[in-house]
Amino acid sequence: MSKRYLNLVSYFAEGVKIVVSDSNSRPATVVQRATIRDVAARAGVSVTTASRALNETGRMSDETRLRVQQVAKELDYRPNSMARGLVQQRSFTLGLLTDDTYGRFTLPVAAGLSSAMTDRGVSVFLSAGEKEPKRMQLNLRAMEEKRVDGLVITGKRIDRQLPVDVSKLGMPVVYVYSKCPQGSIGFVPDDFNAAKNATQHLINLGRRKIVHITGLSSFEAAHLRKAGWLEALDENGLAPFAEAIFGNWTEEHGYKTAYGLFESGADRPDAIFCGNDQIARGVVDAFAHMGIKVPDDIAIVGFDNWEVFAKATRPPLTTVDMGLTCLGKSAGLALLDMIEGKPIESGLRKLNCRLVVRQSCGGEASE
Amino acid sequence: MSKRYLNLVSYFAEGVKIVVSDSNSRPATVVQRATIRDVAARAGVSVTTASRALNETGRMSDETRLRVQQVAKELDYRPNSMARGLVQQRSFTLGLLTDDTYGRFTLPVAAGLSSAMTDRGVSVFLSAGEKEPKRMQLNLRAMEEKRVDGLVITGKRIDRQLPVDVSKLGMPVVYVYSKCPQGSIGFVPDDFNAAKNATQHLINLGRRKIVHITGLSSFEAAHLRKAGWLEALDENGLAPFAEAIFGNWTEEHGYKTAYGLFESGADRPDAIFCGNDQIARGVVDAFAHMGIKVPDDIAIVGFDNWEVFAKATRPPLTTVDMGLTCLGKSAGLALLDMIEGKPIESGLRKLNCRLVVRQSCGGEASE
DNA sequence: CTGAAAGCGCTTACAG
DNA sequence: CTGAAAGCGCTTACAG
Repeated sequence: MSKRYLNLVSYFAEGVKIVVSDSNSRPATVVQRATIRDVAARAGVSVTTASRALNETGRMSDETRLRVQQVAKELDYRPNSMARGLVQQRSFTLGLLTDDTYGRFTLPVAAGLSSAMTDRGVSVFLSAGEKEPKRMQLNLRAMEEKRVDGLVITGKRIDRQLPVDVSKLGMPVVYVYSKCPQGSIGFVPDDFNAAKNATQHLINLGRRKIVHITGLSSFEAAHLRKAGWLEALDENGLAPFAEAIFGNWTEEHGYKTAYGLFESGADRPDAIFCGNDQIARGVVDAFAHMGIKVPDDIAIVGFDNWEVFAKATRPPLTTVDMGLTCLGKSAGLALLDMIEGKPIESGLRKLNCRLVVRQSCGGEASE
Repeated sequence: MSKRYLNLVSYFAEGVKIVVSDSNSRPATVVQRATIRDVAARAGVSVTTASRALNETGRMSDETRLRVQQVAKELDYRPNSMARGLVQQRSFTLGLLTDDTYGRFTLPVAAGLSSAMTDRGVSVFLSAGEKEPKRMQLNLRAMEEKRVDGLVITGKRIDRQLPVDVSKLGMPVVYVYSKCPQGSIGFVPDDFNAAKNATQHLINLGRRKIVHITGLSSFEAAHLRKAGWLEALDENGLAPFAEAIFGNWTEEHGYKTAYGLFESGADRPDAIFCGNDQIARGVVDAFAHMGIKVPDDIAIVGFDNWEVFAKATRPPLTTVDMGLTCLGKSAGLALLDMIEGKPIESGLRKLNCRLVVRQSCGGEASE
């Protein structure tokens, strides 16, 4: 019972053939799809013509094209993209590599990428949850064998590379929210300007004594945000009320620091720009305990727009949205351009962030 | 300049050929990989033998096998899995479909799945971030064309189905953290027993007046957890201190409910089992404001082990870990069994959860 | 133990 | 406008 023969078995409703396998390593019941030969035969044309009709290429009478497409629909035809990929030397497939086991950054990026790629008919392989470099390399190899057309590499901070060797990969690579090697293409949020705008927002609301509480000084993002904060102050002729305060990216850091700031009876700030939403949450909680009113006594801005924090904080946080979804989408589109051989400049793209205004600064509140 | 000819162009260092394309829709510079023909030729064997040597099948002298494998390494050979897939009628590829835009549940599931599949040489396509059913269907279709061997469908609650028609898909499907249709295979956490164990934990610590504050009553999970709570009480001859309190799955619900519970000077509970970590966080915050000590005055258990909440709460939450990563892994392995035609029983699998003990209940604390 | 040949399901020069 | 044929890179009966 050859496969060729199986292909000729009578059709069921939607052109799907049910077949009993003779091999014991195969499913007992397998659904055999219609092939382009089936479509061509039933439409009374050659395979060549069927292919052209289905792909909207070549010239032919509308009648023929429509008939072929109609038959394809009747048979519930699905072109086999492995066959197509083999001849076109293109798999219409991308790989997404990440070391973010937590998902905080990866999922929005993945969603933006996946969604944009769907529109262009390309699918994306996910490699997540690998902690050891060897396993990550294994995954990369699997993607090579799958002949992905390109790779997007994403991480959990903009100043670290993934532990994979991508140098002699022979396929286009794009970096997102990850360190981007010289000569490559990368996408990151514009931390500097986001911080500057957030600070300017506070200044516009009349705040003058603006403190910056942020995360670990080993993170480049922390320094960029600090620089943006300083720049906004400077442009407005303001001196920093205090040095930027580095620490963990945690609620606890925000909480304790805010407490310390107000315990000393000294001069008090009227606003705090925080390096992330968790710190901001800690800060707000501290003030709640101390009976200090947000935003009346002090205004707070966060960073990340991690909604589960930003919205749960009382009052809800005004915070910077890094646009990770958009980052994923942009990276995918750039990758597609590279794959198609379009000329594209190397370097780091810093994409605009958006300040989401809620209630923690007073002024107008959008939510 | 035919492709065949390109294949014969001289080798670079690792057997990679750099080639200038003559077609304007192709990359200007493309890296051409070595094929099995190249390996066979260089090893002085037939393609058949090369294939068998590489796949560890057939009988041949160790010398031959090793020589072929050595050559493959020299040429940096990567088998083209599209070609292999075409002949084996198997893509070694899975699809992961989700409607969880938030990523709370999906990423752990995806990581567990992806990681387990890597070990078996299968890759997983991710479809995330689609809100409209039409777009999700589009994605599903793309996966059909990619000839995925199977599909895992995951969501954000166990009592809802995704808006896709999977009935006449003709490929194995497994459900994870999602409603599982009659006759299908599904994996969910064992909410009932997890809740029962969590409650038993409180009882073992000497608590007797245990309140249950949980999420929306429209969620099946809420009812299962409530039932587990009741069962544990019943087994210990305890009556519920109060009716289960449904509400939103939010901090605010926990906060307000906890406040209400203690404002009335009436009899007070000595423990609260919460339907998720956000509620628990709200509860703990309320007690902090009221000067009620956790765990001394009252013990708290959460649900989800969402670390960014559970660990940030003061004191850190004792909470149920649903084992989503394990769920993803188990689903993948089951799917592989189905794909390989192994007999497998339909129905819902309820996987064990794990109580993670921190400080919010007193007693021994592991972290 | 080893290899020539057919075939997986497509696309695409090439020829009519 | 249409089709026969070659070929993408593999695996696997089948035959020696």
